[in-house]
Amino acid sequence: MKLATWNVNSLRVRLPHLLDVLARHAPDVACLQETKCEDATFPTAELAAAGYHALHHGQRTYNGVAILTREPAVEVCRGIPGFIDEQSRVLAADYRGIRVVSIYVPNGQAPGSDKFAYKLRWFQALQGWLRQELASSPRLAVMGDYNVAPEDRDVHDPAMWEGKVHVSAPERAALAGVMGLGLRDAFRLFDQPEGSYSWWDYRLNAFRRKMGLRIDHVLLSPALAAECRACTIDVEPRRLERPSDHAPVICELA
DNA sequence: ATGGTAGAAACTCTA
Repeated sequence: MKLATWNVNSLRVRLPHLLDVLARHAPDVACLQETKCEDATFPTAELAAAGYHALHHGQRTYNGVAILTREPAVEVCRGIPGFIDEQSRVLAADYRGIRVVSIYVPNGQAPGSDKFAYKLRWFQALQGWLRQELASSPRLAVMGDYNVAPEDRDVHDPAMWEGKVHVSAPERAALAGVMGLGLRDAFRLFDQPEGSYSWWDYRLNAFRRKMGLRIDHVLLSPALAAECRACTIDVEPRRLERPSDHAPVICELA
């Protein structure tokens, strides 16, 4: 079983890149973030032609999450139950005995801002919900754009980023709270190259200069972590013309 | 330069 997650930053624009990623990796499950489209304009037919069923929790202009699967998924849940949120950031479904969650954590803008407070509130709601999900679904994979770099080794220049959004102590504590439920960072189950990142700012030639952050994660429950065989970041799509600013994360289970 | 690029959409917001 192979899982993938990718913040595509507009599914319409990135569809050719996505089809290439699906063809090269052939994941059984692909979680997408920032589809930036409504259900009505979701490219259902193109993805079906590539061999994928799609679930979408979309909205106009911003946000939007999807789950692609080889066969239809069931027990679909849109949003965090009990948490009122106008922004489409969470989609969950059962597929082949795995509870799959595609998440797009709020960016947070800057510490001290209203958006930052929303990010921390959102994390609290996520943690409360995932505690319940773990209890009912021991085979749980929560994957997506967390907008938090867990450790300094996930940051190209920790001194420059200290206290900044994606790296600040409150955000790291919020992510640690989620991981404290027992979820493992699949990427860190294995030896990885130094300077492994999943996002590079479009500005200042950040990708070429290797100025990135690792903010996209596959978190696995203990049962799935025990079956995890590999987890890698595919930077190739970031090299293409008109790339997403994020790279896909690929995770292989036994 | 309180910067810079990209996407969606509308002439601004979000990231």
